[in-house]
Amino acid sequence: MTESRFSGETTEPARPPKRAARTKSTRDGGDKRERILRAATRVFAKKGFYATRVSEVAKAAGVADGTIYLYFKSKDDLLVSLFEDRVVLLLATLERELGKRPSPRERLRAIIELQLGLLEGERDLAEVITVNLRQSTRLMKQYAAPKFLLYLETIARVVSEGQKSGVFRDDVSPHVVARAIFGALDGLTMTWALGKADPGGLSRAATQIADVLLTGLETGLGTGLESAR
Amino acid sequence: MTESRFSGETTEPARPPKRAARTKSTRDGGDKRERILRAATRVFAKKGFYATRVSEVAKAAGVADGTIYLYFKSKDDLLVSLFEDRVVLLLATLERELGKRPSPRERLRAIIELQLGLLEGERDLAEVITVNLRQSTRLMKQYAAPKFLLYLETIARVVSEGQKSGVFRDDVSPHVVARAIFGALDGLTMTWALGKADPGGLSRAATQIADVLLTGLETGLGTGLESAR
DNA sequence: GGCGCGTGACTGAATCGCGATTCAGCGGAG
DNA sequence: CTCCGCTGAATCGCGATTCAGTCACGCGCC
Repeated sequence: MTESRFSGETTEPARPPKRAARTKSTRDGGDKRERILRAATRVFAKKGFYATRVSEVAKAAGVADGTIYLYFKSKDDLLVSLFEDRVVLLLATLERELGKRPSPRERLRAIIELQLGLLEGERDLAEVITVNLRQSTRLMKQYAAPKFLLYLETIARVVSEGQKSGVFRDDVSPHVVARAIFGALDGLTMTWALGKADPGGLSRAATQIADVLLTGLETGLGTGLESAR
Repeated sequence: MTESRFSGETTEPARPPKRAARTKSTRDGGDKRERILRAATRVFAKKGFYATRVSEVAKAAGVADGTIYLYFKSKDDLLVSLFEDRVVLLLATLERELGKRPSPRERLRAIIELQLGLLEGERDLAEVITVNLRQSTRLMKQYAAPKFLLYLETIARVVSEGQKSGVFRDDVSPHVVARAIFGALDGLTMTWALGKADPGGLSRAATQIADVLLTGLETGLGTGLESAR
C-alpha cells in the first residue's frame, strides 16, 4: 500500500484495455475486470487485504499477474474499485428503494431490511466491507468515509423527518441515532460474516432489530397502538 | 505481517529485558514497554498499522528500532499486545462494574455508558480498536474475535436475564440484540474517533442510545410508564 | 480462399525498493 | 572488569510492479 498518494490522482483510475472486452471479451467467457474483482473479493475475504499477494488474486481469477495491472492501477486500486463498484451500487439501490416507502417508519424499516438483505447473499463482500476495508486509515478516510457519511446522512434524514412529523421522539439527535443504527447493522453483518453466516440469519435479525429500534424511536402516534392521542 | 504463524506460539510472547525495567527502568523515566505501547497507539491511530514503520514507532517512543524487539516479538505482537493490555483490562473494568448494578435495565445502561465513557478519554485507542485492529482477518479471528465474543456473551446474558424477569420483551434473540448493541457502540465510537471527536460527544450519545434501546426493549413492566400490562 | 502483417490483450519471470528484523558493539552501573 | 539494556546501521527476503515477448485475431491484399 504505502498508502501515500490518493490525492493528485495523476494517472487515470485504471484503463480497461481499449473498449471491447467490456462484457464479452475476445476469447474467454466473461469480462476480465469482473473476474478479477470477484476473485479479489473472495481472496481478500479469506486472507485479508495485506496478507493477500497480487499473484494470489491473479491465480484465483485465472489470469496472469500482469493482467491485473491492465485493469487496475495498483493493489490498492483493486480494493478501492471493489468498494466503488459494489457498495456504491448497493447504496444506490437502497436509496432508490427508499423513494417507494412513504412513512418514516417504513423507510427506517426498509433501510434496515435492505442493507442486511442485500449483504446476505454476498458473504465475502460483506466481510470485505466490514473488516478489510478498514485496513487503511487513509483509505478509510479518503474513500470509504465519504460514502459512509452520505449513507449516514440518509438515515439521519429519515429519522429527522420522522421527528418533524411527530412519529419519532425528538429528544435524541438524528445523527447519533443514525450512527448507532449504522453501527448496529455493520456489527450484525460483521459477526455474521466472521461467524457461521447461517442462511437467513441476517434477514431474521433485521426484523428483530427493526422492531426494537422502531419501538424505541416511536412516540406512539399513528401506530394504532397508542392509548391516548 | 505475513499473518501466518499465530498458532504454535513457540517462542514466548516477548521478553521484558530480565525483570527490572518493569515500572521504573534503570535510567530513563517510565518503563519502556509502556512508552512503546503508548507511542504505537498514537502512531497506529494516525497512520494505520500497515503504513506504520517500526522505526516510526521507535522514534515516537524515543527508543532505538531494535529496542522494540526486546519487548515485543514482532510488529504484529505489538498490535496484539496493545489489544491484550488495554482492551482486556477495559472489558474487565466493565464487567466488574456490572456486578454493582442490580436490574437488567441498569446493567444494560451501564454497559452502554461505560463502554463509551471509557473510550471517550482514549481517542487513539478507540481508533486503533475500531479501525486498525480489523486489519488482519486472521488477527481478528485469532485474538480479537474471542475477546469480543466474550463481551457479546456478557451483553446477551444481561438481555436474557431481563427477558426471564419479564422486563425485556422476549420476542427477540438476546444474541441478535447483543450484536446490534455492540455494533451500535462500536460504530458510534468509530465515527466519533474518525471524526471530530468532540469532547463529551460520546457520553451524550450514550445516554440517548441507552434511552432508545431500553424503550425498545422494555415491556413496560415496572417503568411506571406502562398503560396496560 | 489463403496468406502475411499489424494490433493489442495477455503473460510471467526478473527487477527493485522497502522495511522488518538482526546483531556487533557501546556505555553505564555495580 | 563484567553484565546488561540499549543502539541503529546493515542485511535479506518478500512481493508489488514492470516490460519484453507471445499469441490470436482481423484485415487487406494476392
